[in-house]
Amino acid sequence: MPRAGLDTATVVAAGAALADEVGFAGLTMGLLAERLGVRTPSLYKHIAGQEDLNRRIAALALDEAADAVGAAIQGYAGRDALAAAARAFRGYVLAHPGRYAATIGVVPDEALAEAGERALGSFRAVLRSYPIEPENLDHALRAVRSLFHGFATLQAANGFQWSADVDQSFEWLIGMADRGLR
Amino acid sequence: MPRAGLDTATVVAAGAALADEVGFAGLTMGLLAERLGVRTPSLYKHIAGQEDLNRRIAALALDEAADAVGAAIQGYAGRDALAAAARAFRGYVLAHPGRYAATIGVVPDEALAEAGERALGSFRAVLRSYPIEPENLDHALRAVRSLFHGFATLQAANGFQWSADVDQSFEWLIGMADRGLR
DNA sequence: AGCTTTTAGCTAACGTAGTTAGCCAAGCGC
DNA sequence: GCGCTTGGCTAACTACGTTAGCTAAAAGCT
Repeated sequence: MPRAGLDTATVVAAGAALADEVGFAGLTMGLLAERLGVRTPSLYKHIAGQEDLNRRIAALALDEAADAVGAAIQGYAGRDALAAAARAFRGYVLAHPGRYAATIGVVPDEALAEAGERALGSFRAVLRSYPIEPENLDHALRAVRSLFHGFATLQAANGFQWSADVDQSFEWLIGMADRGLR
Repeated sequence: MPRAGLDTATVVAAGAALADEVGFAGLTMGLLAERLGVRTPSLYKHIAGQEDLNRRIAALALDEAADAVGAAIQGYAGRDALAAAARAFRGYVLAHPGRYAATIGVVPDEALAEAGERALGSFRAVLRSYPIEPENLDHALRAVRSLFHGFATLQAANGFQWSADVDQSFEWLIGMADRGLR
């Protein structure tokens, strides 16, 4: 029996990809093992269990989202930066719904908190170009995060029932946030 | 063997209460049956399965949240109405985190969509006292919903790591929304 | 009241998923 | 070549959701 040559990063990456395909709820140890050409118990040589896998996928998603947002805001300020960040974030979540779903409902962790902090850094940079008193920066950051997180998760869960165009709604939302931050 | 006298409403109510206690993820058929003094398969006489139970709990939560918000905004308009609605909604979610978690990630349903529409009605009433063009009302509604939903779920999931006071953040968020809606 | 029908509870059993224990060979360092 | 580490395996167990089929409690009818 030749070895598959797996390691933790490979397993986590495959898990994230599989979550995007079949939905986070459909991500199962057996399915992931099959995808990797291995039997289920072999996965435990690389991850501690499903909870551990979820946390690692969530950390990966936060890192990737932070990278996407950070790259998108380069060279912009004010409303342009806010819009770029918002679109990049939403784009990431829609492109990787399974991965991002892992960040919801997972019990926070040392490594996960660190990844979350990095993700917030990109948004903090955006807020610096708004006239916000320093003592309110954390409040503004939480508000912006809530807004984008809420929109992305609602859309990913098909939470918007009625007819109005979702892309238009998102652009309107960016305008609202811009006004609210001044 | 005397009968327990259950019906669908009782089972759903007990499920919702249990979800608030042990968390939505910890809500299990066996635990619910035990709580009701009955064996697990007996639950299937009243609900079609776990998915059905989840949807019914979600609908209950949306109905209750709609009632709470609707009652809170009576007699208010503008920023006062927005603040009252926001605080009532957040208060409900924090008091019933398990129930509310059932509304996330559940595949929408005829009855559930109806309950969601009712919940949105209360927020729509708030927005009517803002100067928003009719064609933008749905966009504003989605934005406000995203904002409050995002904040409530992030806090419920312990998503706010760092130090700033969460109540203060929420009040700041209300101010931001008020400015953004004008 | 007595008889019939419905139905809410039960036990038994099955499928699926996560996990652990323990074995064995692949591949590495000497 | 030799031994150690380790990544794969099979077997087995637990927990949970679900279905089938039985029985007795309640409800309805005459």
